[in-house]
Amino acid sequence: MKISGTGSASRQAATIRDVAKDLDISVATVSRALSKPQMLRPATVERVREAVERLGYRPNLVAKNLKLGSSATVYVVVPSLSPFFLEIFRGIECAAQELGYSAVMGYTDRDPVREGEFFDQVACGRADGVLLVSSARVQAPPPHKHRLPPVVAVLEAAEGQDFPAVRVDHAFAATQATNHLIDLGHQRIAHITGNSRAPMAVHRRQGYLAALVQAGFKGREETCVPGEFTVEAGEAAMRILLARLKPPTAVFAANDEIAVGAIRAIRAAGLHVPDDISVMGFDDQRLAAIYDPPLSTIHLPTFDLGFQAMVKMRHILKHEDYQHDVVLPTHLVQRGTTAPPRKGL
Amino acid sequence: MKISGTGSASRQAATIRDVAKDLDISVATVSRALSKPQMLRPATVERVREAVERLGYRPNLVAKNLKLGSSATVYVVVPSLSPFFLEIFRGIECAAQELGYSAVMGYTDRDPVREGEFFDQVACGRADGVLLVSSARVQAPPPHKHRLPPVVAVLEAAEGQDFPAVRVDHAFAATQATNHLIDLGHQRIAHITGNSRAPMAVHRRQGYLAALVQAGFKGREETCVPGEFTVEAGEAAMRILLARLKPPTAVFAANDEIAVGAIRAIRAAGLHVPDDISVMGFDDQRLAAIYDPPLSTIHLPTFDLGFQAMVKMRHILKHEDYQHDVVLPTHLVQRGTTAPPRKGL
DNA sequence: ACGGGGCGATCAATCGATATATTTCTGCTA
DNA sequence: TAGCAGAAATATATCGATTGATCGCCCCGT
Repeated sequence: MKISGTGSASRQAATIRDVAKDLDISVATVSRALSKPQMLRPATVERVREAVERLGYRPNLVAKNLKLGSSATVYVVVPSLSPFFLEIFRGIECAAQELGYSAVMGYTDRDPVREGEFFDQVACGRADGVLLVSSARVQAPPPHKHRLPPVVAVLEAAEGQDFPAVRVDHAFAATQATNHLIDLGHQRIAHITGNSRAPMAVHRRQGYLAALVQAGFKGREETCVPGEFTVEAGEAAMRILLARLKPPTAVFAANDEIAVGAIRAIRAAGLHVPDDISVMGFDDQRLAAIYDPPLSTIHLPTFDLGFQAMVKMRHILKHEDYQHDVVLPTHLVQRGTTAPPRKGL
Repeated sequence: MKISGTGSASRQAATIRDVAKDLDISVATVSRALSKPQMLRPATVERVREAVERLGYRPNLVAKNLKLGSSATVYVVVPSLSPFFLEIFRGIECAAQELGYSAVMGYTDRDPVREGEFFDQVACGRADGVLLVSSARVQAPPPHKHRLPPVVAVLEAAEGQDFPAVRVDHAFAATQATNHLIDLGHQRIAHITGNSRAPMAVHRRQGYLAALVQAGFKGREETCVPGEFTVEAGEAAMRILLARLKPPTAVFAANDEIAVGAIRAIRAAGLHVPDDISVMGFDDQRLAAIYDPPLSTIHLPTFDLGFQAMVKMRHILKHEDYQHDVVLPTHLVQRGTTAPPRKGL
């Protein structure tokens, strides 16, 4: 406890009134000079510009928001602060920048209550809309009677609500992933799912099962549910699979982190990837490309997902037309963790 | 271009006036019932509570901010949107939550202009302060005459400004890292630096050089400057080092990503880590623990750095005393990428 | 010389909430 | 019953900007 920095220097910046007073004109004129210069005599505009510069005046955005009833800000609600969601946020932020909005990120731990808080923020005038990334289920009947703010679902459709969405087809992509393993000749293919509170974890599992059925496998229950999209959870789940009488020859993990965890467990058991067991990831996070060995995975257009979601949000905010549901393509990326099964297994 | 979602439903939520009108009392009473209930008759407070609930009223924070002149929000300015900075942000966000603030993240690409924009945001009343994470150099004389907002430097001191800081001693930590390699018996220790526009990259290099000098090495120029804190840059830099006549037997990378890049390059050259070449990381990002092999590195208390910075910011905002400069400890984490050099090298 | 027509600038209401100053309402004492 | 203290509620100015309505002025036509 030492020096008290700036002390109490009045944090008061120059207001529009100061500028007006300085030039001995009205605040309205100053405001107009700044927002609609063509309505004023050029000489006046210039005088205002000079004074603004000289006094270091910055319009108070809070006041502006209050008056205009919009904040040019959107909230990006993610279930957790992870690199994966960060990538999506990056796309959103990039589009926001271009369109003159700011994007603010908040996370919810998949807690519906905390999710609700963000909607309140909008109701409070702090933001104009919400980009809901991989939402937990939004309470179907909104808690209060005030109508829901503009919402765009990103990455997956929100459960129980028909929000406009920019997403991918998780089930189809999971089928792609599983088919890849089937095509390689695998017979015992397990799946490690993600957090079951995330609808996309469910959809990925459905896609996996669909692929098995389609290929004529008895949809045996080879699935492991770790409850988290993390390395640690993947590791634990894989250990369980390895302890089985006949361990799988291939594993499809619900995301790349889980895949990495699985690989660690496999190696810890003295086995090799992909020679002994193939591992398929999902998401194509940065991690997938740089891991050793690099992960075979399903590429998700994270940046675009975010970017397009923000563009759509702008359309909604401006009351322009937009496409309700946009599904972006995914594709298989084969790298070093998948191969045909060992012969004789 | 299809359905126009909600159409034009008036987005007008209930205001304090609506509540007052509903109960036929004054807005002042409603405001008091919500903020200072003890000043009112309990029965009145209860009636207000009920009406608030029934109408779904939420106080407009924008209006509140305007009136109160504070936003209970801080901006977190990071040079880039990376998992590393995300960790720090997580700490900030956690403290902010506890203290009743919101934290907003923005990034600058180390562009002083964009950095300035965030300061403007504060001048505009959007935020009460700025947490500057690993800043580029802040323009020493603030661009406009309006005084600087409250600032806390995080991770490293801001160059050219004496902002309060919560940071680590990068040079010392780098010396720790280098000494570890020296203690293992390495004689040719190279260093791959990070972005030279980041002061911390410079400090880490200084710490590295200091360790060499201290150990009696001729401070030969074994350094590589890739200009980025990324895997790709690390990979390229390592290739350059490997192309030398006498490649190093150990490499100290300025962060974990660079270290991973270096490992990839080493493996691509048919060599092994740590048998042929030891690699030392820095930061102890999540990646370091899960990579294969797991990285030896210097642990940085990222979460705490953020958390404590936010706590300090609160003190500043409340005009309470605080310690100007806080230096958090770092420590060596030895994992699987460092070992004694091959004999006979 | 008088009455538009326009342009340029100003007045004043407004956004929604807070807080100070003030008024109204209690209840209690003399 | 009058008087008054203290509690409870109200009226209103305010935060800083925007904007529709209004005003003043200059110029021009008739």
